[in-house]
Amino acid sequence: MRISELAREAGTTPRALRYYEEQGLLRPARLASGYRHYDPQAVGTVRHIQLLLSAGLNTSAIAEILPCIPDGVTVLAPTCPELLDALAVERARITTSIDRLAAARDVLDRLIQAGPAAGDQS
DNA sequence: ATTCTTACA
DNA sequence: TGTAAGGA
Repeated sequence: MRISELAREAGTTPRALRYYEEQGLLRPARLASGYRHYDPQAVGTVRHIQLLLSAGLNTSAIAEILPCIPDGVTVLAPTCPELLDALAVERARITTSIDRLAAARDVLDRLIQAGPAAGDQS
């Protein structure tokens, strides 16, 4: 598929996809026309990239992790042992981030006069 | 119509 | 990241 189709299916923009490529996150093939060509598995890859980016990982960290994620798998099973250390660091940072968000939510809860900070998924 | 690269009021 | 320019 070409860039616009991948963008649509993965919920992003061609601009972002070119940026990911520039950062070494994607290696699309090139058509004779010069247009980028992505295989269907790229949809899953892009979703992983977005998930990781939203979690605060930088592109270089994602570039290391990505090749450790098997095709089309939703749940990550095997990880590259050499990266466990770096992954633990990212995990800790995410935990810190979650705590920060929870603190912000508490402030809002008190402002909204809402009670339990635990039962609000609706 | 689409995509490509480069660049920035 | 958006967007414009200038080509293919």
